Amino acid sequence: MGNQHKIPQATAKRLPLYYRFLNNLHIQGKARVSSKQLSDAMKIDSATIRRDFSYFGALGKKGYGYNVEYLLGFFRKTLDQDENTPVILIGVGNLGTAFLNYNFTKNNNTKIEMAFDADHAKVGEIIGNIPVHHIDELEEMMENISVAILTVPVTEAQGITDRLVECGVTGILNFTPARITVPEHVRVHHIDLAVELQSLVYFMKHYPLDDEG
Amino acid sequence: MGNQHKIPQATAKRLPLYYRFLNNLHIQGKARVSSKQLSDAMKIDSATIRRDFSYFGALGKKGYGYNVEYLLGFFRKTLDQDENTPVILIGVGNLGTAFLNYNFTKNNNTKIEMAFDADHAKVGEIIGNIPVHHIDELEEMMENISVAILTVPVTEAQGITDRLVECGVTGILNFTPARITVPEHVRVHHIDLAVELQSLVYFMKHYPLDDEG
DNA sequence: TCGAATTAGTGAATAATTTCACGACATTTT
DNA sequence: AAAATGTCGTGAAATTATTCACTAATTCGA
Repeated sequence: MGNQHKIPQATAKRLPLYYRFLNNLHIQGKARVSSKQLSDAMKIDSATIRRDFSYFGALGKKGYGYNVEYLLGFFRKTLDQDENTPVILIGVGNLGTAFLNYNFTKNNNTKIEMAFDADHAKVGEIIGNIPVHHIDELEEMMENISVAILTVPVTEAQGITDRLVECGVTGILNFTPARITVPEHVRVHHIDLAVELQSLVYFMKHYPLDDEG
Repeated sequence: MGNQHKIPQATAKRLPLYYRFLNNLHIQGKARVSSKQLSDAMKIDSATIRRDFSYFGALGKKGYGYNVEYLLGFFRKTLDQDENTPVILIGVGNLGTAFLNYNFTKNNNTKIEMAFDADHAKVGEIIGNIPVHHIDELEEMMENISVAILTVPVTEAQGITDRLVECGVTGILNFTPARITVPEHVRVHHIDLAVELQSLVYFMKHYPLDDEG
């Protein structure tokens, strides 16, 4: 719910990762796991993992480790895995299509409800079970959806963003290179594929071997 | 080139972003820019920007700001924009195709030279000017390429990784959810689309309005 | 049952990053 | 030419994040 706050942001960013790992362990039938094992598998320092978990209380048992099922159940609640968050996607290009085909609902509390595109040829298609509407219908189709994935050409980014905000969207996962401008109450996370690639190359050249970025 | 080190990693991660912004300003014909203007456009605190730039020396002028052309030229050298880094891509699904169609060579020092896939139907195609080969030919085709983009199904991730490392790859941009294991000298950057979406939703729920993540 | 081994939780130290706030200098205005 | 304004560069403070290293609890093996 609101903010039981004071979980560090760095920790919050790792939670979905922890969740998925625990889920995998559970599927594999593992009953217990230690911070050391998690550390090896996820490449995160074991002290960091223990510290992260400790923000939620004493979840493990000394000399034993963590009970996978218990921990998983705990994270499920913490991450609100029980209620599904509806999401829309704007821009059904290759990247958008990748998202539509990706079955998020498995292991995930999000579900892409519908997609929009400006290309009439795409309208009416159903991709990964998700219908594609024309962008002109955005305002009339949208109801109570607060999260949007933005995979449109960079030139359209700000314009579409303004319309999304107008429709009540308060969270945007932005894959365009544009640093979009939004009101205070709207959260934007940027993922810039070109920057990521360039960043990797820079790190390879200037930070020879060892630590993980 | 090795390490003129001591540029903080956080700064290094922002460099490609700075570069692209300056490039845009240059294209728009702007001659000067202040840290305040950059701050507004990129949503990064102006003091952080000045601090970042200062690691490279005194690049600006008091009371004036920064000369766009000079700064751009400086970053071009710093980011080795002049030499092109060849890259290969493994896995020509929707996400992989998005990369192939993305024209990285524009504004970028990287170029995807070839792609590989296990599906014979895709072999021989040319997507975004990049030829698709069969994954079996990986070892014989690869020569002197040190960077790979991994957009394969999660089940293939570790196996392909091992082969890439064997071929001399030292940097991998991993889009699979697998936390792949590599030797010490290989750098891996993970981008996990499901985690990013889930993370956005978590932040929306637990960190009400204001700061950017 | 006992001793050795394991492992969580955490105070304290360290490291990394961001932000404040101000002096110095350049530009612009009058 | 002087005053007002703008803006960088940076020491210092604040904040955030990671890691060390130890204690106490538990498990495991014989």
